[in-house]
Amino acid sequence: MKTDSISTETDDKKATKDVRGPGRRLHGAIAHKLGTEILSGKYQPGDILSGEVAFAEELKVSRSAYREAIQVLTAKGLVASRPKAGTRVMPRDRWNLLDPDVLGWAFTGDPDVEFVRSLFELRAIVEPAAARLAAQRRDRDDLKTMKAALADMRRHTLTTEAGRAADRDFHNAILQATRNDALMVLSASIGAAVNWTTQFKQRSRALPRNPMPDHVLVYDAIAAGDGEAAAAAMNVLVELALDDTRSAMEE
Amino acid sequence: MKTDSISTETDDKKATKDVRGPGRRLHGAIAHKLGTEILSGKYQPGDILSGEVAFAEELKVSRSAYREAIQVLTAKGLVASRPKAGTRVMPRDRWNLLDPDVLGWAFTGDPDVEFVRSLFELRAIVEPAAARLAAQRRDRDDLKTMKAALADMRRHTLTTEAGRAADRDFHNAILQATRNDALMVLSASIGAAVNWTTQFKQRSRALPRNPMPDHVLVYDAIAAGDGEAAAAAMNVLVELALDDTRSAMEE
DNA sequence: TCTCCCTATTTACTCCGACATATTACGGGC
DNA sequence: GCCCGTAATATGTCGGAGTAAATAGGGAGA
Repeated sequence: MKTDSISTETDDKKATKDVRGPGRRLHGAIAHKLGTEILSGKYQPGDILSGEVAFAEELKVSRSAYREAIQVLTAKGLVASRPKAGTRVMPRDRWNLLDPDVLGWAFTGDPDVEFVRSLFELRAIVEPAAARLAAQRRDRDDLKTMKAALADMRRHTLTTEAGRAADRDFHNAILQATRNDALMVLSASIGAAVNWTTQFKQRSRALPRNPMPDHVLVYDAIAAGDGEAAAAAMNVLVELALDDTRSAMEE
Repeated sequence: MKTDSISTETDDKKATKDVRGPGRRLHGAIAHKLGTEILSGKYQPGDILSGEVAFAEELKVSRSAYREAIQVLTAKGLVASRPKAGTRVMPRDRWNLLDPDVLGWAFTGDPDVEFVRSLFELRAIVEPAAARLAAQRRDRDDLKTMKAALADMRRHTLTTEAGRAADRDFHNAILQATRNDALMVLSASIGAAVNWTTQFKQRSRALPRNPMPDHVLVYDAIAAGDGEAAAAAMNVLVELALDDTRSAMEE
């Protein structure tokens, strides 16, 4: 994707390079910038983002764009603004940490090890339970989807993007089989964040071992309808992933 | 933690016919209106919210207000808009169902029984695990907070608002003791939604039984550091709540 | 003189409407 | 059937009027 050049060449005096990083829209880019700055701790809870006009001028954007960015952050619980008191950063426990965007912002730059630990812990709670439910409720179609994903995983290894996509498909199929919407969206969010971490795991070193047999174990248990076995096998899987990520992060 | 409640109510004494029902700001009210309409199924995924200007005119608000409302909905994954193609409602699996606002919108009007079930199921997975972790990691202060909440619960019964607040405090203290941020925010979201349901449980009928002994069991197990017992006791608690809500919803 | 309350000012967000721009879907021309 | 021009529509920008709220100042009572 090419980041197209600046739109307004009428005014060349802005030496500041264009803010639009990963966001496609202008306010999206601003929200991304401010969001990462808040998540990284540059702005602490209770801090004040002084001045709509001042900030808009500093970023060389119009007040409207800045305002819409603030709306996005407000919607995610990161900030709140009141007529006279300016825009304050909310305390951490009001943040919407499971929001995919917030999760993404939390993982740009330095990933807070403590938070990563809590995420994996949550995953270790949820995913085995999901596997247990899936074993009880899966139908033939679910199994077929899982099997296909498994085949894809075997064909492309986990070092390729296609292989990781197949891994995601496998887990998604399990979630689908739980017939639980809340579980699905939660695991999807966590999974996306975890995938973010696996990216620099893969960047730092090749995958140490082949996780395929463990995946097959999960599938077999689900196919057999054995909830406890499925939960146990999935537990092994997430512990494995945790080990890998932990060793990758300790460098 | 003294949850200072920011003024959520606006005096509607002015007889202006504007849309702001439960809303704080104008765009907040619009987001609320559109959000509930999407959640209730009035707008199906794939539907198009035709025309920025047309919509703004129909609602008797300016384009800015409508635009900012759309930003909020976009931030929560409910809609996405592209030039020329209008603003489309996203498929359900892109929705941010754990967002507190979205959760609230889902419970205005008719609560989808299937979704409520999935929420309680998730709660039945997460809360016992949280109790287990709390039993392993709690310190003296955590126990003191739980004990105080328990005392408050005994003083005011669960039929009063103060009593329900004490119940929330008790659960929050447990979450706090897990030392897991992700777990905390997740359970907080779910708890808020569940509390919404308990409101019409309480509205439809008085609470059938006194849940205090079960709460004490959870506390004792956590105080003793027995993770398994804590998980089991908490499991009893959520099953009880599920039964109550189920019977209340079947009327 | 000190304290408290009430009022006024200032400040910053909120909302508005119009203008300019860019991107995309649609349809006509080859 | 493919390509390209046009029209439609969302996006970004701007400045101003309106409004709510925090702070400062003044007046009254002790």
